[in-house]
Amino acid sequence: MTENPSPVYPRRGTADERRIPASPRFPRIEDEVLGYWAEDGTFQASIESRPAGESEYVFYDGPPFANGLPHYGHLLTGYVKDLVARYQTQRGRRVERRFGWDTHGLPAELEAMKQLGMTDKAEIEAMGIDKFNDACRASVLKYTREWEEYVTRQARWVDFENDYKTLNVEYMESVIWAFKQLHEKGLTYQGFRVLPYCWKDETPLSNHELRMDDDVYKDRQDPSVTVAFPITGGGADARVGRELAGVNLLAWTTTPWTLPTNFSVAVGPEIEYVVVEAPKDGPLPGKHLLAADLLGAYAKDLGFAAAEDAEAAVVARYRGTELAGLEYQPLWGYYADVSRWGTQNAFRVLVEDYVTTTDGTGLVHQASAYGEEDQRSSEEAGIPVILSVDEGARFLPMFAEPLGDGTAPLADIAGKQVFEANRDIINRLKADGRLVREQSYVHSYPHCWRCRTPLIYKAVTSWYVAVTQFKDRMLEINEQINWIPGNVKHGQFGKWLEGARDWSISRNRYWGSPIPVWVSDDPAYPRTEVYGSLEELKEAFGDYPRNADGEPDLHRPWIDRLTRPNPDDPTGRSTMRRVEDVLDVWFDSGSMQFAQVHYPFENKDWFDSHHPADFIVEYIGQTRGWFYTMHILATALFDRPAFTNVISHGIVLGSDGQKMSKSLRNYPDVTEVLDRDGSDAMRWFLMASPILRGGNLVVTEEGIREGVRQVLLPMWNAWHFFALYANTARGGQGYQAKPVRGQDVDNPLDRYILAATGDLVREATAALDAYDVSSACEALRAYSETLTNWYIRRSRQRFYDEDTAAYDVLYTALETFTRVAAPLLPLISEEIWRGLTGGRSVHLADWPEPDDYLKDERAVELMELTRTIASAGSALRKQAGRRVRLPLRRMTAVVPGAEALRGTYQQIIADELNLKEVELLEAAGVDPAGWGIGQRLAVNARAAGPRLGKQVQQAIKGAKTGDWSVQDGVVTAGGIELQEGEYALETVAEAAQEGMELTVLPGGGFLALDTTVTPELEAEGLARDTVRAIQSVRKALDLDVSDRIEVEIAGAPEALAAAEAHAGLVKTETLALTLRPAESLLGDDVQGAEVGEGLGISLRVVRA
RNA sequence: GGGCGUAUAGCUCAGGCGGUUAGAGCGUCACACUGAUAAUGUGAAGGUCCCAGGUUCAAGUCCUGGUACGCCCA
Repeated sequence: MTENPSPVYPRRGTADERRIPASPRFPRIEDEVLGYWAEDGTFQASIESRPAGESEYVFYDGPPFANGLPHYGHLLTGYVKDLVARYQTQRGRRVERRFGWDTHGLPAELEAMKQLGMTDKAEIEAMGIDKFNDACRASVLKYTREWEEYVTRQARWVDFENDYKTLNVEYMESVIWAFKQLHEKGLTYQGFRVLPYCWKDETPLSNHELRMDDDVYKDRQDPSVTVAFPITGGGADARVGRELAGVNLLAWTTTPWTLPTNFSVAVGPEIEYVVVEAPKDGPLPGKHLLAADLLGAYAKDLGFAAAEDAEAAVVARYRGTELAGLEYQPLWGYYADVSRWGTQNAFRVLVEDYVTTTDGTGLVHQASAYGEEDQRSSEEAGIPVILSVDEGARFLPMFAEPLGDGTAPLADIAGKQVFEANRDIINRLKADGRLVREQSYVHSYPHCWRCRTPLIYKAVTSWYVAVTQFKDRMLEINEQINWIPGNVKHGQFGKWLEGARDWSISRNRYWGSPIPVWVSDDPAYPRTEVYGSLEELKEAFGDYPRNADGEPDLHRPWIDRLTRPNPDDPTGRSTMRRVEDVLDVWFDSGSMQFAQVHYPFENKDWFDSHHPADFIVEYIGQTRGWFYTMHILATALFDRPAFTNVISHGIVLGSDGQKMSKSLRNYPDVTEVLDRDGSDAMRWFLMASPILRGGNLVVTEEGIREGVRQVLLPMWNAWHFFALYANTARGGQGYQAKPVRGQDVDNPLDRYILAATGDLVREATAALDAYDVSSACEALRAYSETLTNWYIRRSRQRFYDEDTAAYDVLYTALETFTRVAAPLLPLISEEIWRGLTGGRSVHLADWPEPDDYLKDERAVELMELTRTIASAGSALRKQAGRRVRLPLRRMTAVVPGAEALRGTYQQIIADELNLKEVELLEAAGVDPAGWGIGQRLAVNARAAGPRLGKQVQQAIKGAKTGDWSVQDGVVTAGGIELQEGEYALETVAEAAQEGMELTVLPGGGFLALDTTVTPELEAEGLARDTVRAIQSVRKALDLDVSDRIEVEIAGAPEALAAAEAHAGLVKTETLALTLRPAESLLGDDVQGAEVGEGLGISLRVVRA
């Protein structure tokens, strides 16, 4: 081998021109490939080289939110997005990739408030909405540069130039268009929604604000009360109403302050309730109704001495469903005026699934304005939402006003904050004889994350999309979507759709797309207007909404400034004003499918033929987020899905299996990993993992290194090996390899690897077409193993011998491998592919066609059998305690179709196992018993069980203990005759002859290894040990592979004799010009070694 | 508090319709092999299949109850 000053390979390279390092630094190579792409414009070329139109592959970017730095979750989805797009491009599709920025919403506002040092909405109003929104805009675009760097470094190709931002006026125009469409279809309405509410800041909070800090939830002590409601009659079943008239419903609550607005009592449908007659001399004489399970807990309160006494006093039993519609006497008369309050359906028993018997009485007091369940169930029952407190959670003045009978039972609470009013209300209950029990109750209770005030739940007005109206259609359309993993379709997503509720889309905030609804400011002259475009606004208000720079802008406060006289008001005094709310940011995200192309104002034709998207990906939690809102809007607006294929992946966890946490530092730093192992290593680690099949993934450095070891290094080493020999061929001239199809190839190893290459293409294509990324990775991993640890290892000699057929085959294998690996290892594949072919980019190359490769199942099968025999033979050597360097006389392989292994396969086995002879015998012609191969009976319990019943256990026992026989073809085990199919006879190695080791092969047949060691074999073994010892010394001396040496050897006489007897072998193997025995060797340059069974030798090796 | 999900080797996870010796990868240990390779090969150790009942000839698998953890919603 001679160094070639101008080698053939790499033909093109980005890293370190003209040299292929044996130990590559992948991150450095990656950097250079990234630089090459930037310079070459490869990404643009990969899009432009594919035709537009029908063959476009439509991909939507997810909803990343840019006011934070990217993390592992983004990294993961980014890799999936990129690899699918690269794959489809190689398959000939044109894949436009626009980056999307989600910019609106509460997170942006909170970040801006933090930066401005604000804690509540009053401060925002004081500052001015325009200035506040400027701050929001700056905060959401703060990290765009970091994002770009991050995305570029992960080798993700995406268009930042032609991106979309939800804050652009075009985008927002499409959003209000969508709202108007929904409105015209009758799918929007205004209603109440119960939200956590901070009465100090006088603002509702979103549920997500409850998770703002860990200490939002704190234990709090509240009074819990049980109240008696006398039944007056009614009932879905009038008989029950009559029976129960006069009986007290005992209802429980932890919020006594909501009792003035008690409008219903809920019972659980399956819960058993009892009527119990309390002792006449007790605190609460009369009959009471409560859940049977909880009677004991109330026995004392009702005047019983013990639970058993209460049990004995039960006079009737009912199931919850029987109690539906029972009417009861309200606590106080404040809301008794039906014409004023609309309470004609109130003060009755409702049946609700959510009621349990873990606390209280099994009957729950409901106030429609102060609980989500309460509000929903009241709405279904036709009970209105009525607020009893003002913005500061103080009771309204009306409580001080006398009722029809001239009394004002709750006069004390008027103007009092709700928690302070609890005491007054409880005292009143006691005075009225309605209080059954009072108890303090410690529970985890949410507090305002800003001011630490305990929150209340309170109804606020909100706009809704009437999802329940078209829920069934959403379910039908879901059938057209291919979910990965498949169980999400009817599982998490399908179930979520089935339980879909109306979607609350308004937020009483500042930074978002506006709700394009204008209403009259005088209820006496009601009017509502909805606008769906800038032109409509201009027509109605005379101009576009314009910001400080005079640009059309749909943000607050500019849009709020559009007002006009109410045309329905003859007095001309009322004004049309926009409702203050902005849209939930999820409405923006769900609109990206059309808003990113400013549909329908632009790109109408394009959209009509390129929606739904072919593919999207996000984490599984988006079944309630992006996946859901996209699906709602696509169904409502277009009556079709928004996407046809979707991967919903699992969660990325820290190295300790917990959620990733910055403070715990329980995950490897992304930048560190990218700098040390590289992006391809990270990509491989994430893509090969179960996370894309819905599982969770623990991120560890070892896991990432594992990917480097499993594919990146083998791939690189194969390339390095190929180039090494191709460059030194023909006396240093080099050899340029050419692709082969393989039909005319006859070397079995060549046929094997070419056929395996075709199989790789087939498997990877099938996997990626099914979006089964981890299977594609597995196929690549298995192939790289075969290529390096079998094909190349077994073909080494042919490369030494300059067999150019082998060069061509390895070239073909590697070139194909890099094309298949390109989506999964885009950087390193690029470097190798360009080095091999001299082409512009592997990402511009077409995906390989499986039919271009040799198809030879027989060659694969025979080689697999060869590998099986080699590996079983290896185990035999271990069993016999015969090291591999010690040659053995013979191994006999008894297999079906043995003849086909003759020749190369036989040679490979002999070589692998260091055998003088491999004897092949046809299994059909050999009596296994003669070789000590016996049989074992296995009962097929599944087949025999149903027929034999209990006896099958006896037969199994017989088979296990050897109590079985075969006579005239009839198998009997444990005295039970078994029928055909109820048993299987398996071969098992039993008694090997002396000097023989036996093993049964997994696919049938067996091996017999002759373990006899003759002096000749022993000597050769020692000689080979000596070779190994000399090679170690060469390595230790850091000699070049082609350096010639001179060797002196001393030590055990048997070892010296063996070395001498096999001097030829020793010298050729070690490139030794001389091999001189010596009496003894001394000096610093002498190395000791051990050969055979503990024989010592000394060696002196010098360069010749 | 409600809904959904999970629980199998040290770790991550497979285990059709129930079938009798519960598997894989990684990790650990031993041995072998190695001049493209940061490797590789062979083997071993490692299990209360979360717990308690039940159904069945037979339960990791089905049923009931419980426990722990996760996600979503309150």
